[in-house]
Amino acid sequence: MENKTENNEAKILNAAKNIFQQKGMTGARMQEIADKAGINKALLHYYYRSKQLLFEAVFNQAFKIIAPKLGAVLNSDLPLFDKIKQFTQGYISFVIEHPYLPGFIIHELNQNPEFAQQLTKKKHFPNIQKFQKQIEQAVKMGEIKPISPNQLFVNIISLTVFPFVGAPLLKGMTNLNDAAYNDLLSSRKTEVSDFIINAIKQEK
Amino acid sequence: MENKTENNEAKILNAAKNIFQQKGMTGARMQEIADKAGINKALLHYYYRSKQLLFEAVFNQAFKIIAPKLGAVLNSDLPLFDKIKQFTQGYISFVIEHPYLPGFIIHELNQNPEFAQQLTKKKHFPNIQKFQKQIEQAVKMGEIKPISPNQLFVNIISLTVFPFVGAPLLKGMTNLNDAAYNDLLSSRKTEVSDFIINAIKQEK
DNA sequence: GTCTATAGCCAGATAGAC
DNA sequence: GTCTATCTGGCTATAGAC
Repeated sequence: MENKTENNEAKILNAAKNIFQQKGMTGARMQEIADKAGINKALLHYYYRSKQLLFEAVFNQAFKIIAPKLGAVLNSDLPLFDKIKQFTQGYISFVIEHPYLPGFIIHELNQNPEFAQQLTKKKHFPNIQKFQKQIEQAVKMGEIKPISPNQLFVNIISLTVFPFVGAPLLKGMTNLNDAAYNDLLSSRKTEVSDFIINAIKQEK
Repeated sequence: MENKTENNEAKILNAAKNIFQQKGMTGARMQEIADKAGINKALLHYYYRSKQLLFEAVFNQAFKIIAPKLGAVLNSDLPLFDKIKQFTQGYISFVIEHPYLPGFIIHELNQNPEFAQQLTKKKHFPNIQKFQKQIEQAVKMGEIKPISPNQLFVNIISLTVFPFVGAPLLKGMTNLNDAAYNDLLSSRKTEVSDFIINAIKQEK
């Protein structure tokens, strides 16, 4: 029966993840989550006490999945260009599997900016100092064109994440259907790093 | 008294714009909009009938403001590099004045994908065919490195828009305070186009 | 642990006086 | 046109049986 309990907790968290990520905290309904989990509302409250707490469980889990993935590559010992390649490829592949994740996190952080502050202090929050130093060094060595580490970092994240967050808009403007847009996203696994490296590499 | 009426309609729309853009359709409260407009709830319904209709008025107005701005530059007769410069500079300047606008539109489009479909057909929806042709041409002429027009377009929009949409996250990761982050955004008026042009220009 | 039934609240919408 | 008061429905949360 403990197995059953764990099953329910997992089923709820999974259903909640789906609904919250698609509709956001304010748009989600406990009834809908219960339906998706195949149980009733009372049980939701039995396991997670309140909508707010269930939401936080989902959000923290989402952040715990996505944040270390950011940090790991950036803090590795790879040369700069390899690091950029590995990061963009890995991240785009990952988000193709979890397309709602970035939009969800961004939207909820925009709703509760003070919530964002707290995250910064968590242990799994990505630290990019090493990456910033590496960029500075590469500029000094004349390996890449002069650029502020923060600007380059923002560019990398923007090129990687935005095509998912802004998918409906971009789909409309490029006039691509779903399949064609997914192809475009998939191509970006290599195209994004090519684009970035072309932008910064020092011509000989 | 007609003046008074128009004043109220405008005051409501303005208050609604603020609340909806910050909290989204599902997070917004009619009471809060009424308070911000300095009137009572009943009057909201008198002028706009329902929350849904008020929301649509706000959304359509937002889209009508932002969409032609996208299209105008892209359909001009400027040379490619000038066009990219003017577009990024103009857009970043504009969004600095309306920082919630892109996130609002993107989030609501993600909620109602069928809503996105309809937008495509509206007359003020930005048409990028001319821009796509121009990119193809520049590739053929050897003016820029080979790149798919859609990929380049997505890159331009990503670099321009995402730093606003993902501000809380990026602020946290770069460890910048509000003022410093705003400086970073402001610098992007010129930095983004430099970055893009470096990425695509053909080395001689 | 799991359910049904319901309490209690809150938000959108309307009635009706002025 | 503008207000106060109120209806109505829906949603979170809990009580209580099993």
